[in-house]
Amino acid sequence: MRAELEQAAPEALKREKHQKAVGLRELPGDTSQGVVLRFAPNPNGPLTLGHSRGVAINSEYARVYDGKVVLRFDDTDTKVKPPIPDAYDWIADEYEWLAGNPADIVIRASDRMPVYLEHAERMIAGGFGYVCRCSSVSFRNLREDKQDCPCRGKDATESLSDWKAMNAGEMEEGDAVVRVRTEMTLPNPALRDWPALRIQHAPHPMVGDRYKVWPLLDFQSAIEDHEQGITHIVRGKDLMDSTRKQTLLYEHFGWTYPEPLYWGRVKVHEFGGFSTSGMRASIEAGEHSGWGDTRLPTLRALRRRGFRAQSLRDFWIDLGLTQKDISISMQTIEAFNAKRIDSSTERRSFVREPVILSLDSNLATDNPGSRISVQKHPGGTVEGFREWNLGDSVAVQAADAAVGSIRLKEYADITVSGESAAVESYGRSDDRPVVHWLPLEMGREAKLHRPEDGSIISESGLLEDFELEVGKVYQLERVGFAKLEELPENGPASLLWLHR
RNA sequence: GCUCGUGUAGUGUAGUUCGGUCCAUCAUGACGGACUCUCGAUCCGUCGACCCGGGUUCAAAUCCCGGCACGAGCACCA
Repeated sequence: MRAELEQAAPEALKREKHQKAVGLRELPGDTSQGVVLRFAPNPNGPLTLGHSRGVAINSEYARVYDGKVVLRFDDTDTKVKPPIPDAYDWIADEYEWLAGNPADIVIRASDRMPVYLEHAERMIAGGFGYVCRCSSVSFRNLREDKQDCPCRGKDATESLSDWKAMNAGEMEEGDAVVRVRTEMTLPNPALRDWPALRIQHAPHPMVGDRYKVWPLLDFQSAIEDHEQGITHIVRGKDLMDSTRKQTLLYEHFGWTYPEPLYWGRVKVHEFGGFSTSGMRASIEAGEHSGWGDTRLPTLRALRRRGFRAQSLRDFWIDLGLTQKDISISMQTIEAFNAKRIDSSTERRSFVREPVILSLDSNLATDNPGSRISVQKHPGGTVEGFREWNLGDSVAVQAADAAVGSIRLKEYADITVSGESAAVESYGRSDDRPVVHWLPLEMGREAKLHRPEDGSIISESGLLEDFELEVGKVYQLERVGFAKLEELPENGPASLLWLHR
């Protein structure tokens, strides 16, 4: 039997190991007519690491299917999570940075109010929505008991006149709400005559006090998804009931609901969750210096530290779409980034806690002269050399000097005694530890700022002063990756810690 | 309470649709080794998992039943 198989179909005998699937799984539903996705943040702050999943996944699907992404600002709340005017531009920029291209379409819910109000009126006139004047508590009790509220039985004309009063500003906040008519007996209490629009008199930062009635997310989003021809909605599974609510609304309008996909909640060990309002509060309380504070999980902070957009994309795409609630480590994201940048990142020497040693080279022969060349990257993946002018003094880290017998990388074997050191050999003579160092004249003062336990510690040292470029990430030998953020004429250069 | 969802190594993830190709994939991590004039990179190796209990079956991560755990929604927030 086996012999026969070997003859006929040798591949059938091979045990093939299962492979891990790469990339995102296929989108469900019909994708032949093109796909339209959307990313819909609230502009109440800049984008966080949490948002980056939405940008990465949606833009990647758009790339794979040659589709479009709508960037929609869900800014219909003026009280609880009010928009920050600057955040619209921040987010558009951050989207472009992360996705690698600008969003195909950008819209603001606050600019589209007439569309929502018109649909609300149609809904009320059609009898599948009504104005409810119950208080939120009393409605909550009725919903709990599966009982109709008194407003439910009103005819459309009465609701319509209430609707006009709401819009005219003749009702106070909390006096009325527009509900979508479902069934009060639905098993899922979340779906029973859910609220679609409410009164807000607080002025909107972008459109002022023109509107007195504003849609809630479930209604606004439902209408707009249909208006924009969204084919697939990728969102957190906390919004599963939104899908169910909106599907009921779509049935009233006779529309077809987009294909929904979900992801679970994500936490990062080092940061916890990603609450924009929480961060805003801590910034206002002075606990953080701003949205770009390197201790914050904002895209701005990550970008400032030197993370590549592609690394973040790699990470989220590798994670894929699962509904499991997960808690990941920054180490994993850092590994993706290190992989992306290592081969193209130049090396530099940064000596912390420097001690200055004067070199005595009387003993050694084969002195290489007054200059040495060190590769910009040890693997040669960055071409070129760092040229070091040598003098009589060198700087090494105190802890390294304390070892006594060390090798100055690429230069000389020395033995330290006090403030001087004897050069024993320029070639490598034994297996003594190799340390990073600097000729004194090649060093310029610098501070490396790194977050630790919620505060930022700054380590002073000497940074190799060779072709330094602000904004560039370097790998500090035996220290780790860091971005050069400032290079002032006077005073220490500023380095921001990236990762190992 | 009602409703919905999820449970695969330390952390994530593939496989679950159509049971056998799975002594369960890959990454990350830890540990060890090789190489390297970085504590980096590269290469090699080791460690480590199918939530629990029943059932069906020759065969269950996969199907069925029952538990348990965790998360979410039930906001006039998004």
